[in-house]
Amino acid sequence: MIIGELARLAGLATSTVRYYEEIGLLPRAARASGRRVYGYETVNRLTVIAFAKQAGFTLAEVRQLLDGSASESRTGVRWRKLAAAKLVELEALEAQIGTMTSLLKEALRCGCVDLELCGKIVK
Amino acid sequence: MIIGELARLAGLATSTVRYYEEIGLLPRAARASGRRVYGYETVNRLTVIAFAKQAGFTLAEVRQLLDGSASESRTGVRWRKLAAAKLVELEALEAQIGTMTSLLKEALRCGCVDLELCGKIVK
DNA sequence: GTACGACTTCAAGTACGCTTGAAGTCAAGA
DNA sequence: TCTTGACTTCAAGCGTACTTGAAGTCGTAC
Repeated sequence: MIIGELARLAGLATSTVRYYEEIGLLPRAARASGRRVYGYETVNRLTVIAFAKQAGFTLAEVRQLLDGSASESRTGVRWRKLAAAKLVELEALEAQIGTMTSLLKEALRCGCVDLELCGKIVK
Repeated sequence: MIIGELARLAGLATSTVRYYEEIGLLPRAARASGRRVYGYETVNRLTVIAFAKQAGFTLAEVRQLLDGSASESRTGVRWRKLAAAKLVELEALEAQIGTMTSLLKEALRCGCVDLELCGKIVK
């Protein structure tokens, strides 16, 4: 499989696939007359990457997640630790959004016309 | 008041205040022998900016919020519309975080060792 | 008068996740 | 053979919100 087909299967741009290789998210692909050649396992890897992105991991974190070097990676402890930490992050984010929402609602409840004169903000 | 004092009062770096002027968030300050001179109203403006940022507005949106040109700005309708729209955005964001959390929890519930072989992700 | 800190402008750098462009190579179809 | 489209590398650009650096000016204290 060449990059175009891989990208189609994964729903990505070819430039993205190259970028992932460049930042070490994908192992350097073998080349056949200069072109990258892939097996189906790379589709799986891209699926996992997409999943992790959706779950809120940055690409650098995804690299950690997929990194197979440590002993923990053989037991599945590694990614579980990272996932648990991300859950905590998400909780914090949720709380922050709650705060933003409260702030907005409070301002909306104020009858002021000009934000710069709003007693709930400027005090 | 000169930039250093304003920045101290607002809890910002002087570079940030200059940046805000550059992008039009603050009106261009008058200069006295080359230096920016401010009145206290600028502190209020920076307070509103900080509030809006906390509430999730981008700086470009804050500019909209503070923009006094339209007729709506005299009635307070303008910022209320923007705030209501932001509330909707925040709801969407919250939902997305809920999705991320579910994804993570589901993966954690799976007994798999290798994410690339996890049936809940790769399928 | 000189040292010092705070100020000035302008340009470039940072992080993140890509995309875009230039210039060139390769394989398949007409 | 020639065209076409997909590929290659390498470098630079985008958006957001700033920060940093260079090179120079200003005001105050000594």
